[in-house]
Amino acid sequence: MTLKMTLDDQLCFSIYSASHAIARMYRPLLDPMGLTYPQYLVLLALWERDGRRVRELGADLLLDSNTLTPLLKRMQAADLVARTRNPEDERSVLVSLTEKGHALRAQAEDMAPCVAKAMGDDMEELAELRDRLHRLRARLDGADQPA
Amino acid sequence: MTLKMTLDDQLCFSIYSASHAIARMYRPLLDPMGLTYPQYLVLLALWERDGRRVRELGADLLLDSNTLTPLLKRMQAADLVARTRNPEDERSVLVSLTEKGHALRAQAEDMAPCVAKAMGDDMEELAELRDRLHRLRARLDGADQPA
DNA sequence: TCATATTAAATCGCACACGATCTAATCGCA
DNA sequence: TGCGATTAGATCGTGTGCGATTTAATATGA
Repeated sequence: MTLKMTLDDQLCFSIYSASHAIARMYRPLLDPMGLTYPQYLVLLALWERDGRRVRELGADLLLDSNTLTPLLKRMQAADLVARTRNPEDERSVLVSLTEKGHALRAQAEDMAPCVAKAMGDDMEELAELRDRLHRLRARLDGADQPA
Repeated sequence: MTLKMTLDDQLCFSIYSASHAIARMYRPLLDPMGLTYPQYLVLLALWERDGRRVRELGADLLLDSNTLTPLLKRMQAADLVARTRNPEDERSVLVSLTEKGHALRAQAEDMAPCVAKAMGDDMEELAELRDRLHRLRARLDGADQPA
């Protein structure tokens, strides 16, 4: 069994296009909250654990400061997060949720039925897909950085 | 079975991060060919069927002209494709492979072992994942555009 | 036939991603 | 103690994605 060199046969394209399709699906849901899709992912990470350093956020999201710094500055400008120098170590910056950032969580939870409807409501299938993708990413990251 | 509001539990994040991980994996392979990852996908589409209109390419890749036009212009500047007005309908532009664009196919095929190694060589698993993603994307696209 | 609607690309503006580089703070060790 | 190495963010440049608009060409119907 080999994958042919055609778009439809390539796993890489199925991930690429599914990823964009998901972002497109989320956009109209996030727009009313003034959020972009990556900003929503940052909030997911912060709702889980608040007051993180940029680097820790980046480890969760697999993003570096060159992406996160401008993104977080926009979120700061939108009053979603606060960025403060870490008194313990002035090199690092602590990112924490504002009232508004906290408050959006309830609204975000309301998206769930809509998201489930768009993706299909077979939660078993979606969880299975999530786990397979998780394993693939682990293999990809593990290959280059066996740390 | 529900997905919790945490990064790791969200299907959306597993796709997002896997998608970027794949692009990162391809980068060092494509760099020597002077290709970006989206440019490689365009070539995949053209190797399959050459001389397409921008709109047709966009239908395959799920991209609009606002993304494709600049991308194709860069590929034209790199002598990978030619862009010519369609004599049958001057509104449309035909995109066709140059010699160089054709020639890269052989080189691209040589990436396969490396890609398989990075993703894991369980082709059954990868094909299964591809099909599940394909079905998800079809559901997502079908929800908004039932055409 | 000719104005209007439709269609295909192109253009514009903004927000990611990311390689490469820079700056500032802390660490480590002679 | 003090200086080179390390570390954390920030900055810069390039290349996507995509909503919104514009331009040019073709189709359509009174």
